Amino acid sequence: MTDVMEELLTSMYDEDSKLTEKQRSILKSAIEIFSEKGFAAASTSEIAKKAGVAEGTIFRHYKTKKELLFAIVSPIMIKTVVPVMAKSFVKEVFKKEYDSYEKFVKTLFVNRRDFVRKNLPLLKIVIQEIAFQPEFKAEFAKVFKNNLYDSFVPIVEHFKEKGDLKDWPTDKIIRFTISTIGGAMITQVMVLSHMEWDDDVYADEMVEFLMSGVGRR
Amino acid sequence: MTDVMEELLTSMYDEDSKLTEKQRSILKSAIEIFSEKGFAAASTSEIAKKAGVAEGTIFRHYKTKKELLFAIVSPIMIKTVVPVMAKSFVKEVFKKEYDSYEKFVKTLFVNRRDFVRKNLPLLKIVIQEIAFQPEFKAEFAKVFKNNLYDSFVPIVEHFKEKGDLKDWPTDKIIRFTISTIGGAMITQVMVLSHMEWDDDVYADEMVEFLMSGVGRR
DNA sequence: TCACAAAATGAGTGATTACTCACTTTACAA
DNA sequence: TTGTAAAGTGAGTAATCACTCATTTTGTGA
Repeated sequence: MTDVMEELLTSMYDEDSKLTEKQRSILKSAIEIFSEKGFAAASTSEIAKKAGVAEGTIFRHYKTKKELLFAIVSPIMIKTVVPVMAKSFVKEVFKKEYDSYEKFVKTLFVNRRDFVRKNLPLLKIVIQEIAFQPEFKAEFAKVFKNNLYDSFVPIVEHFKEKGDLKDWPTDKIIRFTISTIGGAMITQVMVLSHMEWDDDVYADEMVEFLMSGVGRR
Repeated sequence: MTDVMEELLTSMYDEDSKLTEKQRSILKSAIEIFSEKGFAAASTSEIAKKAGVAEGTIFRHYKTKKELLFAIVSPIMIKTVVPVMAKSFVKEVFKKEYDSYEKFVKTLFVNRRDFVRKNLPLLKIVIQEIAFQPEFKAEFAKVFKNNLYDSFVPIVEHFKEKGDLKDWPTDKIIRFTISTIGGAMITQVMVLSHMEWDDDVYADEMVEFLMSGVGRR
């Protein structure tokens, strides 16, 4: 059980009155099977069997199989993007005068990399279904814009004024930053997961590379 | 009909005696439907209907639905990676003394970006199924290593000796190069496809960013 | 302890699935 | 023209699909 999965299940607990053990079990099994076989290839009977409930129980709580998918996916996208850029973290960046763009990027990278590692099954479902469910693609674009991109803007501008960054258009700097972080994340989590690798050295190399591109000398 | 699709159909024509019109039609329809709905959600009856053939005709040529998928996907991965790094292009790089790593990267980027744009449906099938078909993942890793990564090594070392590149480990330079090209490609093809964008300026910005990271002054 | 609503059940539903096969049509060499 | 192998057909099949519903079990407040 990943930490977001736990969060997901408890947050549902808060919102929709209480979740029974069987309901939690259904969500947990659905996440595993959707992740392993994909949404379309997963059958409700298999989910019910794995969850130890009758198939009818699933449809008591979710009118359709698709509704079950939505119940799982919807909360995830926000939880993937929001936490790091949220109040506490961003405020940190501005408060401490000695903070640098380097430190911001490294913290962001390390934090999200660990998150991705812990929640691969959930993220796999989201990424897969974004390709086929137009609603997901739209929601993803919205979350990305409102919670990631827009949070980036004041930070980049802060460090531009401070003289840490080149006098490039803000969106250009954000593009290269996100792209470099993303590339490093994919490389480290997906491609090189089997290799022995010094996580910290890798993160530092990435930041160094990025800064020589967007940083000021 | 994309160019690779055409290639795919004609190459099959060469290899397995001749393909009839109906057989070509089956492959074409299968590519479209697999790409739109995903392999698992695509039904053979729908493919047959779209192709204008009886469902039995599909199973005369492909024992199973999965075999149809393999017939489509297998040739694509190589065709995506090999052509650019192939003999003619790589030799070009070494022949001309005035060539630079910048020019190599830009040519590679522009060439593959246009390829990706033209063949999005085919690539979508491959990317989706790599997540669920272990054979595809293994084949992809092999093609990537043998045809992309290994071709990169002598090129990077050539420009390192020439003094164009930093004296970093070759694999580190390759990692940043592929990651930067990949990030730019995803950004331009997927994310910003709807925006007005000067392709050439975008490519130059990417190369400039990359070179300030891996280049020597 | 009782009443009652919510939760859970599992046999049953029609639709759809991948795939088969006996049969017909087509292409082409002799 | 004819023989024949390959190509194509479409009705048929068993299995599985998502989903329903009458019934039973469970949790809880009075």
